[in-house]
Amino acid sequence: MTSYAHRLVLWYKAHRREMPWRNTSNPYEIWVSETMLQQTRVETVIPYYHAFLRDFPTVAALAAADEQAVLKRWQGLGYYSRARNLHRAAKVLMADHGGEIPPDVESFRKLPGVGPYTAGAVMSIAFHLPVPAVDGNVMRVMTRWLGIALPIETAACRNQVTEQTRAWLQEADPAALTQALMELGATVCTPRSPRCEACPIAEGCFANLRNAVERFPVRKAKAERRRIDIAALWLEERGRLWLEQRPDEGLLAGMWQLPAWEVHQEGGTESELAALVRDGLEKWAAAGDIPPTQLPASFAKIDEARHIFTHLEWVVHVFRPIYTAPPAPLPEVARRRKVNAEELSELPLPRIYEKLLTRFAGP
DNA sequence: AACGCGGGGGG
DNA sequence: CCCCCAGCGTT
Repeated sequence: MTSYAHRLVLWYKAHRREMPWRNTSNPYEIWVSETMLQQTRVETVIPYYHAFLRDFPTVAALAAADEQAVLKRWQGLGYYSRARNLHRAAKVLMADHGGEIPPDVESFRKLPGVGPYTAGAVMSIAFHLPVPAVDGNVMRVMTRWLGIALPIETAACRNQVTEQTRAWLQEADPAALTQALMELGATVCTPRSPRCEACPIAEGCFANLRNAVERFPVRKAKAERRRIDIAALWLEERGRLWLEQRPDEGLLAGMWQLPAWEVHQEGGTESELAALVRDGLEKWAAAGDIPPTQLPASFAKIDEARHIFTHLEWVVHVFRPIYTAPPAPLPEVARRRKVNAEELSELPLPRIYEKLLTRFAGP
């Protein structure tokens, strides 16, 4: 009888969707696609994939690029450490591997940003090596097929799925089988309303045989999200807008935004937020020896935007100073600059500020 | 093991 | 509103 692995591959060859990275055997291009596809939907990735390879067509080109240019190409895609790690990894490949991706899991896995999934995906798809690539799709397919009741977050669950995948990889072309499992998860074995009647391996599926498909995978309870109010300053100086660069570590590292201050305790009334902006501007101006008496006495709230992250929610309140006399120019110091619309277009911005700033650069 | 890290589509 | 997506690194 035909093995499950073989059935999956036959099904894949008949039902696979066209994707740009499925028309190449170039390991670099496959690696870029797999990195972009981490926690990101296929449709979202496609335009970024083309633009990125146009600007950075080889490992050498990426390694030679400026990090801000790489980040700019990633703008809007999220999880920006992926871009920074990809860039760093390209430099390592130039230094240690002649600019080539090594066809060897242990070596490739050492690169920054290359975890178990990406290593398995590139090794199996680009080099046809039997290395499991277990992503969210494979976890869902396999927990259903095996009937794993362990929470999907646990190492024990992941290990079971990985070993089952490893076994199937011995029976078929790893490049086809890896993509078959993910394609099945994306188009048939979906989180909700799976189409089991179209599944090539439904015959052996624990969950399907018991009509319990939607009870898998099992999940632990999630933590709740906290809200953070942020006061941001809209400060123009002779047609240029003041921006600041975020720290090199942490959330949205290295990206640019309006000067902003987080509300630390409970609160967030308009007057409290305005006070935060005033204190912030005062400290900023002190770097240029501008006395508080020359700063605006009050601020007007001109805009507001929300953004949801996995673990928190930002509410950004934008304030513009109300001047009664022409202001003293602020000093240019490190990580702060004033930009015109053209300069702004070159800087990487978090989504929420990109939205807020369309009123400066034009829609 | 838990958490931080973006952003968007779809039920 | 919720979940979840071709995950990784740090603690």
